[in-house]
Amino acid sequence: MPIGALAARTGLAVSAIRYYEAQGLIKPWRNAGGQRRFARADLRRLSFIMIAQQFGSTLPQIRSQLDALPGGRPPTKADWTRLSTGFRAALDARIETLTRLRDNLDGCIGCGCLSLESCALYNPRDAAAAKGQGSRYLMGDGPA
Amino acid sequence: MPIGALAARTGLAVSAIRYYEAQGLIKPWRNAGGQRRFARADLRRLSFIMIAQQFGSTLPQIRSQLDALPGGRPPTKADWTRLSTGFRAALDARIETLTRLRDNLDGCIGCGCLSLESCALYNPRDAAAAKGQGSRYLMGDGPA
DNA sequence: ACTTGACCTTAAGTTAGGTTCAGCAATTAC
DNA sequence: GTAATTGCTGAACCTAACTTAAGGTCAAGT
Repeated sequence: MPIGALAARTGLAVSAIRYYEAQGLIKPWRNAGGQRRFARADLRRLSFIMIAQQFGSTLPQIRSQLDALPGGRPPTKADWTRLSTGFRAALDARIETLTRLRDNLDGCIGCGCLSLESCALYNPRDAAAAKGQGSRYLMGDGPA
Repeated sequence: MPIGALAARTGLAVSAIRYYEAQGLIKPWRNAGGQRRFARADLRRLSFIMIAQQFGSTLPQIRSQLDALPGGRPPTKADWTRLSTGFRAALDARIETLTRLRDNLDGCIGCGCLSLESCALYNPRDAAAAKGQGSRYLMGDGPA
């Protein structure tokens, strides 16, 4: 399958597919004239890339996921299912984070007394807390 | 409040705050010497920016949200609550999308017969469908 | 055989969201 | 009053994920 057909079937731009190859996400072979030829399984690979990206993964992350697929033979359904399992765990975590964010939103935004420690809305890995500094008041001006 | 203090309290880099000003997200006044001075309410503004970014909003989107805040007076709790309501709606939509994605993941990844129309996993605005082309098979090689 | 459209490579450009640097002015601390 | 800190501007640089351009090749139809 030439690159144009793959592009048409996935909706990706030809340039994007070539870019993915450059990043090691996909490995077409070349015909006698040097043109890329893709396997049918690459459709699935690209779909996985698009879905994972939609979810927020970076290309290097996706690459390392795809590296778990077998090299020599076309991936089986079981291979893809294995891949999807890790993906699903990440999804679950993401959903939980967003749900917590949502549940705390109303109480948090309107409130003038939120400290970094107690604020469920914004607590990015707690860099400041680790520095041993005093509380920072993110959503307001400090405790009333 | 000078920019360094704001940076220390929010955890943002000074350069980032200046960048946000350049993007119109925050509007400090200047003192006699030309240095930026920020209102206490700007802490909250920046927090909102950080949270919205974490959620995936772009700066222009955040800007248009923040434009809903009053210009002349410091925003009240009611102003922030109004803002948070729209934000929450977007969050709800996002959570729903991700949940649907998760619920369809297992069946979808392993399956070889998914068409663009029926695939809940990947359906990006249906650009191809609008073109009247035949179905594209995203996760597989077409119907068995 | 010839033309047209699909493909090739390499390099540079693009957008988002910043950071870094140079050189200079203002503030703060003592 | 002077030194250290903090702040200023503008331009250059950075990464991710691509796209566009330029110049040339391959393949398919007639």
